[in-house]
Amino acid sequence: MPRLGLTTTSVVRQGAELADEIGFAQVSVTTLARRLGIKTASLYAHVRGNDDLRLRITMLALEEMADRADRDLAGRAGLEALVALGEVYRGYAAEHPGRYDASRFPMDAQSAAASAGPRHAALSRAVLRGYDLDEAHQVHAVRLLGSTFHGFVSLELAGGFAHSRPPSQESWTAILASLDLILTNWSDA
Amino acid sequence: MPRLGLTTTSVVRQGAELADEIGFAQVSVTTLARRLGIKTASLYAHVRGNDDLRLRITMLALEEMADRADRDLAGRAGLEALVALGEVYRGYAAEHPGRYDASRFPMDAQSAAASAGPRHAALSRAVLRGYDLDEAHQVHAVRLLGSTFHGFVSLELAGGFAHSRPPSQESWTAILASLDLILTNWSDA
DNA sequence: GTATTTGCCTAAGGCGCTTAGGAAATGTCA
DNA sequence: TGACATTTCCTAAGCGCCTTAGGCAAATAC
Repeated sequence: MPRLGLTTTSVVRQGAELADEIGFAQVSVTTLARRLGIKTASLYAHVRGNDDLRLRITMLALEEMADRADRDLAGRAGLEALVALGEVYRGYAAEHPGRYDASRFPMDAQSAAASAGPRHAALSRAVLRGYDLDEAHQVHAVRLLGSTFHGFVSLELAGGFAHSRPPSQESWTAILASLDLILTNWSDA
Repeated sequence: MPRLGLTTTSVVRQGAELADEIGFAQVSVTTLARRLGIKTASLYAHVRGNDDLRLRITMLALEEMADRADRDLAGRAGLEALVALGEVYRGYAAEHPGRYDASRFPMDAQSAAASAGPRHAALSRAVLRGYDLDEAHQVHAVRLLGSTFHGFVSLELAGGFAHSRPPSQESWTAILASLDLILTNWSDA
């Protein structure tokens, strides 16, 4: 038998690709083994099992999105930064729907803390530095951004806007403008 | 053997209760049969199988939320209606987390059209009648409401705000005020 | 009170997840 | 280079879940 030379890292990456193709919900040790051309049991040398595989894909997706955001937010502020951050999530979901779904998968507290989750919170706070919010309001604004971004992207990915006009891009632009308006005038609300 | 007198309706309702207790993801013909004290195969007299059971729970949840919204929106307009609609989703998710998860479950187009999904879109439009939006902007506002409500509730349900201060209620209030601000000044954005 | 329908059963096949243990390819070091 | 250790992938087997087929007995219809 020729060996493929798999490692935990490569197996998880292939799992992520598989998720993008068939959906994160369908990814398992069995479907991944089939794709890799090996027996299911052989995967247990690289991941602890089904849950471990899926958790690692979740972690990978969170890291990748945070990396992208770090890159795309550099040198931007205000509305420009807001648009860039939104585009990171929406663009990542469009390119990697399975991985995006994975990133929304519930984790235990232990894994959540070790994940790139905290980096994402920091990214939102970075965007908000371009607006004039006092400390007390900032948490709420972070939560507003998270809710709106993830809500929109989830709905779009699930096809919620697919069968209605106009195209979702227009709503996305309008929503970003709305968020900018809110953040600029937060104190009045 | 004493009969329980189950019907499709009662089985689905019990499935919904089970979802609230152990999570929608864990609901299956097997777990539901165990809870009902019957054999798994016996459930096939009432539902076509696992997928059918889960789809029916999804439909039930959407109907229940729409019914609640119909009731709670009666006689309200403007900010009051906005708050009431948000409270429907957030309150339903708090009382029935499993059912709320079910309501977010992807459906095929056929089922989606037959579900209470369209009623929910109508509910958002009803709330927007209290604001002065022209037709072209209305779609975007509907999508903004959907995104923000479901985004916030999903994050809250997944425990995203659980380990951070201040309590999510404060953010919720602030976010509703923000939405009201946006809707009131939509034309300026 | 018999006939029909219906609700729940047992039995059995197929498949996915997991563990145990074996064989062959690869890496290490004299 | 050759002996040994490690790693990768395998087969075998157990368990649990999903589903279908067919049987029996309780409820219902006439």
